Amino acid sequence: MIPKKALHTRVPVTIGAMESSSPTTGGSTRREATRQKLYEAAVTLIAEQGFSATTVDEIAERAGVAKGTVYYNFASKSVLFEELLRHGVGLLTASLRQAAEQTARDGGGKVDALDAMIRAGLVFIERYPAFTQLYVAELWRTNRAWQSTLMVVRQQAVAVVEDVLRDGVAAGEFSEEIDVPLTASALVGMVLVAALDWQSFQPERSLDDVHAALSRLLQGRVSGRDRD
Amino acid sequence: MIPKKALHTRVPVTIGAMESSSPTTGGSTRREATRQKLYEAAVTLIAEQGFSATTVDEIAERAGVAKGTVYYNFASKSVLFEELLRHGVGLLTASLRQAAEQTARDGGGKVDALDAMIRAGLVFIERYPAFTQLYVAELWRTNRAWQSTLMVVRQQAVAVVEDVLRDGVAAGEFSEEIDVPLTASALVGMVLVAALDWQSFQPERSLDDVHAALSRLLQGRVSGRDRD
DNA sequence: GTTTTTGCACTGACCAGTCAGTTCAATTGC
DNA sequence: GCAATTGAACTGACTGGTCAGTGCAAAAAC
Repeated sequence: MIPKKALHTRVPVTIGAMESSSPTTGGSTRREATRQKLYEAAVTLIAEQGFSATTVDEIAERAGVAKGTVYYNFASKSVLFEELLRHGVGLLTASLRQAAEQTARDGGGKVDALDAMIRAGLVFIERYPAFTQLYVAELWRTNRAWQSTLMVVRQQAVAVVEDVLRDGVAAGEFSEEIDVPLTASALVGMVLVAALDWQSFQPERSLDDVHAALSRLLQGRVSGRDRD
Repeated sequence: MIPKKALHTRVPVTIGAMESSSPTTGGSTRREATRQKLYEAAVTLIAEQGFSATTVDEIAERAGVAKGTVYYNFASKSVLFEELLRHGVGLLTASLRQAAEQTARDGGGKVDALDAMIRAGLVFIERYPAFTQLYVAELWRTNRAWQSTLMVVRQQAVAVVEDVLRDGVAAGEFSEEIDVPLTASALVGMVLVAALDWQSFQPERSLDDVHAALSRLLQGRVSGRDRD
């Protein structure tokens, strides 16, 4: 018999970045390139239509690859999807964490860290809108095959925000009365929804513009006048 | 071969119950009850699995009704879904608007109105978590049959928040610099995501609790100490 | 010469939608 | 009262189609 499927390497790949300069992909196998193309095709299609409504044939066609190749590279349609999820959220958390660390290094306070993370979130969503869409669509579903993957991955992302909040409380920068997990959720939601609306309905606006509006909201400069 | 067993689940939760003897159309109470059962079944299943992954057979079975009945009552699976959407968002906007009007009547300011709307949003999500889930999952998708319905319905809901923000700016209660549509999105997102996380991951917490946390965030009492 | 991809035919399950027939409940005629 | 009648509501087996996943020989890439 042929030992087909199940030779799955966990390889770091970039989601939407089809283009040049893959930094770490030095040993970029042909296989990896194919997987990359499949990720890209799948992420868009699933974001638009949902997982179930997207067929493997479509994914293969969009990726410019034969259907058999999909199954040579992934055990199943949902495994492909799960790896997509894992990888995408990995990128996001890395980016959030880096933003937080950078402000710390620059001597900024925790409010600055949150602000930097908002920006990092916006940058991510601007770069990978389809992934974000798809992630939001799946996040609160229950009874799905990849539920546990999703939970793990969600917690990783939210934890970054929670950590900053907790540090801020410890440092006396935030009120001790704040509810850390809930506030973290709310902040994530604020950015997520605002950004998705931005991408969907006002894509012509600049990131700085959107960031400024959210910053203002974060710092409670909505009620009360601005000093100007 | 084997006939499906009928099930006798009686779910009292109504997404749009105005069942008390509405003598309106044609009088057919029986039909109305059937439609209601179908809504209830569909909303849960679609929230859990997504539209495409939910079969009409499942919906019928959960509603305790034959498949043909679904098609007797609705032109198609997606029409059923669209009507569900329209109705659910209708309930939400009505509730938001009422909250805003009530505070106005009570002589509250626009901040109070926003706060009341946050609460109304939470109450809605607590009562109809499945609907909320499903709504969020579909909202930013593109290329779906019910896209236009969704857009209309989204705008209705967000507009209520936008109106309050605009009034607040006009009344000098909010900074003139706020970006009304974006801030409205962000606020909606804050409540939506916080509430869904609450329902999914900490359902034991009280609504008041969650409301308090979001209130604090809204009023910028996160950074800086609380008085008291 | 090994790994990866291709092309394509095939299967078995599943599913949206249909339709001829059945039940229900209200009304009519007696 | 109580059949007979009627139309609305409901039923479920059936159809035509779709799709995930398979199998495999041959070609291409490395």
